[in-house]
Amino acid sequence: MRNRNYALADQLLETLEEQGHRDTEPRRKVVAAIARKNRHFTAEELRGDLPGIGRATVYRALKLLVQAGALCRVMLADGALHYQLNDSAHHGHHHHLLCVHCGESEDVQGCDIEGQLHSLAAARQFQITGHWLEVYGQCYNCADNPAVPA
Amino acid sequence: MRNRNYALADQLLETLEEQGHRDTEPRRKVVAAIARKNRHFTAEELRGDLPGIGRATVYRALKLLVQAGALCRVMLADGALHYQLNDSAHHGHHHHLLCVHCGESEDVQGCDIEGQLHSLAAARQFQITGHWLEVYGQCYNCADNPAVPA
DNA sequence: CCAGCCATTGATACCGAGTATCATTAACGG
DNA sequence: CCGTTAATGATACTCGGTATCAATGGCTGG
Repeated sequence: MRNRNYALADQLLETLEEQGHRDTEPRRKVVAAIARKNRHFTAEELRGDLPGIGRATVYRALKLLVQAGALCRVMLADGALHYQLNDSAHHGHHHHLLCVHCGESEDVQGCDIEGQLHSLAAARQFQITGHWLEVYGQCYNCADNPAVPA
Repeated sequence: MRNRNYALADQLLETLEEQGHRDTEPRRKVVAAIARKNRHFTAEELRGDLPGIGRATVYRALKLLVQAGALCRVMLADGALHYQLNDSAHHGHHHHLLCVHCGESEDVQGCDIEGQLHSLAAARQFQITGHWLEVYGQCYNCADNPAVPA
């Protein structure tokens, strides 16, 4: 577990270095804190894990990681924006199945709704360049135990 | 035009009254300002149209109208959250084709992606209760004139 | 029609998320 | 090892929205 997290943190740092960003102490701490997260999180939550690190630094790191594709933004059902580590396999376009109950999220890879959207758009002569989709519901755990609060 | 807007404002007010909310002077002004909008708008834009009306009042009215289904929230490609009048015909579930160029939006009624999502979710024993979808691209106007700035 | 209840208002302060600025620090390449 | 330049962190600001609370004013029942 610890090893995996270290490896993940190093990987994140490496990703940043590949983009020409420097390897700095604060940055190491930020990616380490992110690597420790096993769920989506808010910027402020992360900041809470990093006393002594400047607010701007945390936000800057988040931005860089999102740009690099290592993190993605997740919109919860209540409109809150969270961040989530992208599986190395999921760096590309994907969506989330978000459990509104426990907050767990699952990635959905095979997104073939573009085709469907295109036929819709064609009638309106609208050229689709992208889309944003979040799916809400209950994961199989919470569907079994609907009484357990998040 | 003027008549239509007045009618629309009255309709919005009526919607609120149906939900048990009072018919107040500030509220009238807010719905009148909304009725005058022919595009999606931000809360602050709307507030700009309503000097003398308290900030909280504007936000409260927006919230009530969204709850009542008369307004919907639209997420632009840059992440900005806007509000948009729901056509009386579109009060239900629908999505938007958003032109990233001119900002125009078109409603999409026939959303049959649920079926597709369900088959995806079934494999994961995930029970879908809802989803959020925005589609970005260029409207037929802007596709013709890609050089014209928004 | 008036009193009173209670929703609503608006001022203010606060929050979360994020950006701008800028002097200081430190990474890293030559 | 030195200079360039990126990065830091403090601070202040923005934007969107909520909490609080005293004052106001719609509405209803008597």
